[in-house]
Order: sequence, then structure tokens, then C-alpha cells
Amino acid sequence: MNIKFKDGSQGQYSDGATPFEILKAKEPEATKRAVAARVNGQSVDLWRPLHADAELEFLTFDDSEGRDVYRHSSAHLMAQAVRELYPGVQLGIGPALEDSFYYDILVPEFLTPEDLEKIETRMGEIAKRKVPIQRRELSREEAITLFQERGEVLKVELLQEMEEGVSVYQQGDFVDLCRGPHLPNTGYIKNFKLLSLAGAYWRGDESRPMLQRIYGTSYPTAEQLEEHLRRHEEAKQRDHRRLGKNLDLFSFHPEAPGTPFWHPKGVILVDQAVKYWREMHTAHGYQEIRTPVVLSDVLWRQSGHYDHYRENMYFSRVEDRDYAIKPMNCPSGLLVYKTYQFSYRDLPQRFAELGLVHRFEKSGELHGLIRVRAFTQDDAHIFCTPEQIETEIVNLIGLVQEIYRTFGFTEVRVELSTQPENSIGSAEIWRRAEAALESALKKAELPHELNPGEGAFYGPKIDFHIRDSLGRSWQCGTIQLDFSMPERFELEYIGADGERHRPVMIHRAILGSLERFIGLLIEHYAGDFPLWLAPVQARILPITDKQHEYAIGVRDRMRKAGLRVEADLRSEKMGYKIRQAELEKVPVMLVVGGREAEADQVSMRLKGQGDQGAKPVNEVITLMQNAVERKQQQL
RNA sequence: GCUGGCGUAGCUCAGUCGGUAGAGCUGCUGAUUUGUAAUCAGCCGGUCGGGGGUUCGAGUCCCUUCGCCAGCUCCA
Repeated sequence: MNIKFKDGSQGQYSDGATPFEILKAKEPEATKRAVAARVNGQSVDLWRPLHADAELEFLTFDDSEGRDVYRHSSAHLMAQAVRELYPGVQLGIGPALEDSFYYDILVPEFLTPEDLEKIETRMGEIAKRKVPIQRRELSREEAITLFQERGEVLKVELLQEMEEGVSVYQQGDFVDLCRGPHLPNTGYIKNFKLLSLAGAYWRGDESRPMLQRIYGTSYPTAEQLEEHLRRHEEAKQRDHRRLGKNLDLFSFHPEAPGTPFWHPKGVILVDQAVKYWREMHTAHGYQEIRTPVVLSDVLWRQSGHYDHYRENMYFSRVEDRDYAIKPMNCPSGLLVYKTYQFSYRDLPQRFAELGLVHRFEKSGELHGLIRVRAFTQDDAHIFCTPEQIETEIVNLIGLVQEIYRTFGFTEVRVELSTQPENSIGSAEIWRRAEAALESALKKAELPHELNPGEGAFYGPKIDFHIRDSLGRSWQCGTIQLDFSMPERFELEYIGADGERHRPVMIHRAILGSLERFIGLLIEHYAGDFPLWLAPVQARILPITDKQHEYAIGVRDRMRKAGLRVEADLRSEKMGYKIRQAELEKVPVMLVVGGREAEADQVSMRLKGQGDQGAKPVNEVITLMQNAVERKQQQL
């Protein structure tokens, strides 16, 4: 048979040759790196015999597909070790992740970290034996019998939902239901580490039993494994909860779980972000409103929140009347709109609101600033005619991107979420709304993923996601198109024809939650904020107390110039004061000794960059003002 | 909410087998007057998350409750 290779070459091989044999004949050295093959675009085992002409490619750990094979086989190796060590276990599923793998296992006894060590040791033994990993293709019936005999009820359940023609992989006594491909033998898995242990519902369903999920990672070389663990350690250092405490930005207290207490430095961060946000919104034709936090339950019944969002809401009852604490700002926006009589000439109307909303979250879902129970949405509701939808949304996408860029976020994932099960509005309305969002995304040339069934209950949405330090992705911005609320609240505008028409409503947030956004911002910059955001922009460090008066003078001049400046007047050595300022991540340190005081100068030291030499005070002020003005990432 | 883990001084953490709670940093006082990442000395600081129990005796063992962490589920 004739085999074509990716490099353009081709060769003749006898029928039944495996990719491994072909590679060995062609390029013996490369067999060490190959983990799987791709035949006519489909990934297969290196030991799968070929029987027809084909295009052949080899996958290594450097390909994401090859990495998945490596991790997937690692998961099998781990499962094999667990089965050998703990009788009576049942396997769930065990896929590869981006840079790790896991296996969900039903274990009669709870595993402990010590168990992980035992499992690791056993994995090492099995790997050393280089146990061949073999594929077998079975009928569904045969597979069900096989797993039933082995007491693998979970696998049988999976099989019952699968199509005819399945494959299993066997290594020694261990058999697993799996599509593959896999490594040729367990000896390929050389460097691995089991990372953590957690519960996970079987098939992600709260009502099903909880399995134990074991996470691990594996690499071909020890250096790569070390590097992975080091990166993980580093990521922990930039965790916003840790930095928030160290940098004195905010605190949490059991008296109000899930709601941050902002400290003075944290407030500066929030204020700077809001100041910029206001400038941008004014420039883009928004007007700001401010509405109540506690509103009558009658309103929430009318809006549909009572029926569709009640589990997440807080309620209050006074003087025999029921109130709800707002989980969203939209109903208030609608009430404001209704106080006006708008003509088509007045639209679009863009009402922005920094609204404090409360949403009840189950205790286990809270996470620092990123997942809280009370947060400030940088909300806005745009009321427009149906014809204006596309332009509005395309412009909005541009605004979102510009604002993210200013904060240094360049890696943003975009999703289009469509009608959920629990929703209001007719099928026709949903179809129109979804089509409108799709065409706006197309026009804006924004690559995006589809997230079916994840829209808001009143309309589909475009979501913007940002990753945290540990690689978890969080929704920030959102653009939601809503034909239903205007209907429910009977909004109107007067058209060119003199008749009453119904406007369309766009709900949108860019930062999403101020709290979440600041949390992600802290992690993004690892606390090293650009000058315009830094809570303390400069600290003046006099060498002896002879310069105190001069230092205070410089500090006050800089403050009058609009800069956030402190002076460290403690009787400490320079090295100590610098160390403190560096640890507190103050971007600019200004050392003043006798020489500087004499010449109206300061010695400028930049955080992480060291001494920049003496400069006139006015020059430093101008330099810093410019960096703030331009929102420079670096001074 | 669920599964598992963790709560000791303001912070980071020790505390063995159940036998009188410890260190460093911070803070305070004093000395020191310092030139680019830790000057020295002394002092203060604790209902061991809360409540209950076992015990002659509990930071340590048991129950319960609150909070936090990882993951699951759910969401900005």
C-alpha cells in the first residue's frame, strides 16, 4: 500500500503494517517521540495495522492531540493502579484536560493524600513493566457483558447510551471502555504527579452519587513536570485573595459571607476603574441613572424574576408589604424609561447604572471577589428601535474591546448563549433575537463559541470571559437582547408614522461585576498595577531625618499635582524602606538625601527595575502625570 | 448545597502519645542618622473559630455549628 507523509514524501509498505513499524523503517529516531498517529486525519494507535493507501502523520507530545493521548493513557494508568490497590472500586470517566487529567472513581472508602502516594508508587511500578496497551473492538452487547462481569455498573450505564460498535483498551488485567487512541505501552508515562482529590457528581448530576475525582498530570520529561509544578506555585502567588490581604485592598468577614469589605487602597482601585468607565460612557452617549436596592415584589412578579429567578433572590417584609432586594437592575431601568415620552428621534436611549445587586449563592460557590453574593454591575439598558439593534451591538462590541484593552486584557473568550429551558417570550421572539446577535457578531468579525441553552431567561446573550490565575474562566461582559421586558412593561415610543411602537431593550455590562473585574485585574497584574490604577503611586524615602522637611514638601507638591504619594519617615535604613515599598508593590520610589534636597531633586527608583538616577522634582511629576493620563502599562 | 480538607497572636506558621500555648514578622518603647530589597535591644500580644461532650486533665479525642480552601453543581 502507498503511504503519503506530511512532509510530502511517500513510500510503499506491506499490507497490515502499523504506523509504528512504518515510522521505525522511515525514521527510527522519531519512534521515541511519537505517541500516536493520524491516518487520513483521524487519530489512531501506533499499533493499529493499516490496510489501505493513506495519508499518515505522527503525533507527539508537542501536538495538543498528542498531549491528550499521553494524558488519557496516564488516566488509565492511574485507574489501573487504583483498581489493583482498592478492591470493589468502579470507574466513571477519566479524560485528559488542557495540562492534566483526572479520573472519577467510586471508591468504598474515602481516599486520603496518603492514598495518593500509594497510587503514585503503584503507577510507577506498572509503568516500569511497560505493559502493552491493546485495543479491542467489540459489539455493544459483548462490552456490556464484559463490564457487567467485572462489576462496572457505571460503565454499563455509559454503554447503554452508546451506539453499536465500541472499543475497549486493555493493559494487563485492566480493561477500560475507551475510544482511544492510547500510547503503545505504560512505559511511555515516565513523569507524573497526582495533584488533588475532590468530589464530583456522577455525570455532573446533583441527584446522582458522588464519585471521587483524582487529578494528576504527566509529562515526558522530569523538567517539564517540574516546570508545571513551578507554574502552579507561581499562580498561587498571584491569587487575588492572597494579594488582596497582603496589599491591604479588602477583607472578608464571617459576619457577611461572600461580600467584600473594601479597604482604602481597594477603594482607590475601584474608583479609578469607575472614573475611566464614566469617561468612556459619557463619550459613547450614555446617561447615568441610580435606582433603589429594595423594590416591591409586585415589580418582580411583573418582570418575571419572581417566577424565574426566585431561588437566587433575597426577600424582606415590612409593614405587611413584601419587598425583594434587587438581583438585577433592569426593572428599575424600565420604570425610568416610562417616565418619559420618547419619539423615534430620541432613540436610542442609553441609561447606564452602577447598580448594587444581591444574589444568593450557595455557600460552596463563593470565591473571593470573583464569586460573591453582592456586587456592583456596570449595567446599562439601551432602548432602541428594531432597526438600530445591529449598529448598537456592533458599537457595543467595540466599546467592550476598547475598555478591556485599556485594562491590559487581551485574551478574552466570547460566547453566544441561546434560549434556555426556563424562559419567557415566544419562539419567534427568541429566533429574531438570536439571529440579531449572530449577525452583529459576524459584522464585528468576532470569533466566538456557541453555548446553547445558556441565555438569560428573557433573551439570548453574547458573553465575554476572562481567565483567572488558575486558568478558570469567568464571565465579565455580557450583551443581552430582550424583546420581552418592553412587552411586559408596555414600553412605547412614537414612530415617524405618529403611531405607538414597542422599543427593543439591550441589557449590557462590560466589566460585569466591579468586584469580579477588580479580582481578575489583581491577578492579571499580579498586584503590579499600572500607575493610573496603583493605590500608592509613589513613596518618598528620606535617607535621614534631616531630609524629612524636604520629603514632606515634595510629597505635598506631588499631591497637589494629583498624584497619590506617601512619605516613609521611619528611622530605618534605605535598604529596609526600599524592601518594604517593593513588597507593597509601590511603582515609584523617590529617594531623597542631602544631595537631592540641595538641588530640588529626587532619585527615582522604579519597582522591579532599580535606580534610575536623580531628576528634578518637576520632571518626575510630569513623567508620572503623563503615564497616568495615557494609562501606560509601564512608566 | 454536595464530597473531602483546613481554622493556633494583626500576618506566616510550629505545637510529639491528652499533661502549665511557641517562633519569626508586624506593632509599641528606646538606641541608631543610615545612599537603593531586612540595624540592634526590650516589651506588648492568645477564651487555640463558636457551642456542647468524654476525661483527674483537651489546641490535641467525640458531637454540633460558623467560616475558609479544592472540586462538583449553579452563575456576573
